[in-house]
This record gives sequence, C-alpha cells and structure tokens, in this order.
Amino acid sequence: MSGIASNPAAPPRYLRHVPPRPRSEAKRSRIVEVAMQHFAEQGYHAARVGDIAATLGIAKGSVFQHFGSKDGLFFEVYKKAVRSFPQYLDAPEEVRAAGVFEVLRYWLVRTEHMLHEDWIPYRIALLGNYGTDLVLKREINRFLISEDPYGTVALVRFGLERRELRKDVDADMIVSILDWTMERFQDALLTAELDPGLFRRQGEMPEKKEARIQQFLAVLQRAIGVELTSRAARPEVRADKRI
Amino acid sequence: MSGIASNPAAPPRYLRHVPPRPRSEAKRSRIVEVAMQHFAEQGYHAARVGDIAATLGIAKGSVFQHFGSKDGLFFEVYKKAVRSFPQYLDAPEEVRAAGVFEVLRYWLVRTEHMLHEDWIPYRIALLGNYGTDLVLKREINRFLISEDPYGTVALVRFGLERRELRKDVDADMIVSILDWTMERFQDALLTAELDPGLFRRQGEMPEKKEARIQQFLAVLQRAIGVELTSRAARPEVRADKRI
DNA sequence: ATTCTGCCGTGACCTGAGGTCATTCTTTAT
DNA sequence: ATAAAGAATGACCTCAGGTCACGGCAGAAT
Repeated sequence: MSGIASNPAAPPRYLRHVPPRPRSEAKRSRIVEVAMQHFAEQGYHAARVGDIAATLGIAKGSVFQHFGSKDGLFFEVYKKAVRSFPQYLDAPEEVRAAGVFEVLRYWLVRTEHMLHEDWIPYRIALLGNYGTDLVLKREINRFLISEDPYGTVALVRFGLERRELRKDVDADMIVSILDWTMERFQDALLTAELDPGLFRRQGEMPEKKEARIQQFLAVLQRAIGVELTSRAARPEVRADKRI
Repeated sequence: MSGIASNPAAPPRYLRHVPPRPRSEAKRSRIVEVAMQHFAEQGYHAARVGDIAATLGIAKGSVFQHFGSKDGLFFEVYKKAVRSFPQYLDAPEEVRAAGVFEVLRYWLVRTEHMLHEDWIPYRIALLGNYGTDLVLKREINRFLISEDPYGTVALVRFGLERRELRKDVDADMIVSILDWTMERFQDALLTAELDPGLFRRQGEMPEKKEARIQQFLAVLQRAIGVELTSRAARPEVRADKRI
C-alpha cells in the first residue's frame, strides 16, 4: 500500500502559499476571473498561464507571484465557480414546502437552463471533478467536504426533520449517495463527455429528459426516502407536508 | 453551447494513429506493461515517457512511434487495466445463485483484498476516471460504454431475468445507477483522495466497513430492486441461468 | 550468397510550457 | 520627504512531450 500515494515529497505549491501576504485582493480576483474564462474555454491543460497574463496585460510572473502555480490558480478558480452555485435550500419557498424531492427536481430541471445562461462555472466544476490531477482532486474533495457548497448536508438535515428521509440510514451515507448520483446525473445531462448513454441515444428530446428526471427521482426516493405505501399513505408522514 | 466543447480542430493523436501499421505486438505490450507501472506509481502527469523508455532500454522516440502520444499510451494502459478486472458475473456459482445483490456484496468485499494483491490496475482505473483530461475522459467513456468491461449490463439482464430488479425502471437507468454508485463507493473504500468522509472519519475499523457495505446494499436494493416483502427470497428462481 | 526493400528503432533536435528571481517600480507609514 | 515593504516585471531556466532524417537489419527476390 505504500507506493499507492503519489510522491510524498514536495508538498503542492498551492499549499505552501497558505498566507500569501495581503496582496491586492482586487487584482487577485481579476486574475481569477480571466483565468476562469480561459480554463472553461480551453480546458485545464490547453489553457496557458501566459495567455491569461497577456489578456490581463500583466506579466506572467505576476500570476505566479499571486498563486504559486497553475494548480494553485485553478484551485482558486474552482472554488470561486463552485461557490457561485446556488445551494439546494435556495429553492423558492413553495418548492421547499413541497419537500426534499421537489427541491431536487427543481434544481435538476433548472440546471440546464442555468447552464445556458452561464456555462462557465459549470465547465470549471467539471474540470475540477474529472480533468486535472489526482493530487488536486484530493484538495478539491477536502474543500467540498469542509464547505458543503451545494448545501447537501443542510438539505439532508431538512429532509430528516421533515421525516421525508430515512432515519435508519446514516446521514453521512445519504449525503454521499445524494452527492454522487446528483453529480453524475447532472453531468450526464449537461455534457456529452460523461453521458453513459442515458441522454445521448435519444435525440435531445426534452420530454424524454423530463421522464428521465422523473424516473431518477423515483429511484432516489425509494433509496433514501421513507416508505410511501401505495395504499393510503401514513398519516403521520403526510401531516407535515407543509413548512 | 458552441464554446463548451474543447477545441474542435486537431483530433487527438491517438485517434489519428488508428492503424499504426502492424508493428511488433510483443514490444507494444511490453511498453504498455512498464508504462502501467510508471503511471500507477507516479500518477499521470508525474510519469515521464522518457523514464518509461529508459526502463525498457529503448529510445523515447520509439514509444511515440508506437502510441503517438502520452495520451495514446495511457489510453492503452487504461484499457488493459480495466480489461484485467473480473466481471460481476464472474463471481462463484453459489454467489450468483444467491442473487444480484449478493454478487454486488461479494465484489465489494473482495475489492479491498484484490487491491492489496495487485493495486496497480486499480490505480490506473482511478487515474482514468479522475486524473487525466476531459478529452481523454470522453474516449474512456466511449470505451466503457462499448465494452462494458465490468459486465454491468449482463448483471442487470441477469437480475431482470431473476425478477430481482424492477422492470418499471429503464434498464439503462439501472445500469447507470449501478455504475455510478458502485464506482464511487469503491473509490471511497479504496482511496483517501475520493473519500467523502464515509470511511476516513472512522479509524479503519473493518466491522464498520462491513456495516457500510451492508447499508449501501440495502439502499441499492430499495432503489432498483423489486419490493421485498418481509418474507425471505423467493425460492422459485433457481440459478441455472448462465450468460 | 548477394542485393534489395521496407519496416523499425534511434537519438539528436525542437518547441513551448510552467516556473524562478534579481531588479525595479509603487504604495504606504512615519 | 524619505524609507521600508509590497507588488510587478521580464529575462531566464528547466525540462517534458513530440518530431524526423537517418541507419541498420530482417526477410524476399535474384
């Protein structure tokens, strides 16, 4: 097992730069903004730090002064992109009132529209999840766990309080399953790169998409939701359908 | 949507090299073997084509003659690694007889042991799934769809025939859900890079792991399995199904 | 046996990317 | 105003992937 971890010597640059001195925050965020554009358009590897600097009209060295390395720059870009996404519970009040699975549906349906409005952060998230490096991926995973940017933990707590989610499954497990499947399902919805054949085979038919979403949610609900017996639903569950 | 795909010009090298002339197949596979070792130990980016060639005692140029690019070499390595894995239905007869979910459990438990015996292909699969490039990832996804190396499709067919899996969910959807969750669950089991906190928080306690597997399978079964009434598994379906 | 022929390996070479750093410019504090 | 600290510069370096003209060598043809 010893050889499995990547080279333990030389910690990543973006970790050594923990307190990079309080440099001009404005410039930092300008760089991040332009870099996001470049990464999104070109992909991680094809994007050039030199180009980013040129676009900004600054020296390439400056970028490295600020972020230490290309990895470090991307990590900042990634964090910014992911933080710009809405959290699950940011859904409208009436959607929240309809319950956890309606919240999920709301975002699944919306995701595609939001993609068209502003696809850049989505592309960045995709790159972070699949297209960089395992070392960076570890950092990204840490970030996702510590910040819970999509608010999955909050959503699960919400669902547990409403008695919509099963209490006999560890909350950690529910969170993980939600994160895994929602991520993959959305990736499949959004990009051809990762579609396991769910949406590509059918010719972009929107109503089939709706059907897929419906089916997916039904599966999820059986998996982690409380039993809904087809005959006369339990009164105590039904009671809190509000709030 | 137009800008989202990566640069359409210049198709990847490993695609242009489709028929690279029938060069010595023996040498090709020797290269792939050594390259697999290097990629697994160093990671995709840190692995050097020059080192691989040096280890083999051949010129770096030869490697490029054979595979066109580092990407192309890795793709071959990835395919070999993934093909070396057992398929779901390769489980022992008595396990298959016990049904789909017992087959899944069997492999979940075994995976960890197999990892210790020979971790290299697992590491390669991990790199292919998360640690290279989106362009390559697309190719990898195509490969996974066309070859179904883990035999998920066969397993689902098996489960449908045995009436263990729901017929009211598209088979495609079941396959995808199985692939997604099994992959992520195994990744979390095997590596710290991708563990969403499911296994890391607890101090490597094997019986907790067992419990997690148990819970995970229960969730899966509710999600895609036929409703199980409180009585035990149906005896009428016996295991003479060979595929 | 000798020549011919075409595949294959070679390694010197190129390109261009990430990354460094001494120096210079700019801002801020006193 | 002056000094000290921070920020920007751009020439420079390293080194990795990738190219290619050439030479050798195996097998076929004579």
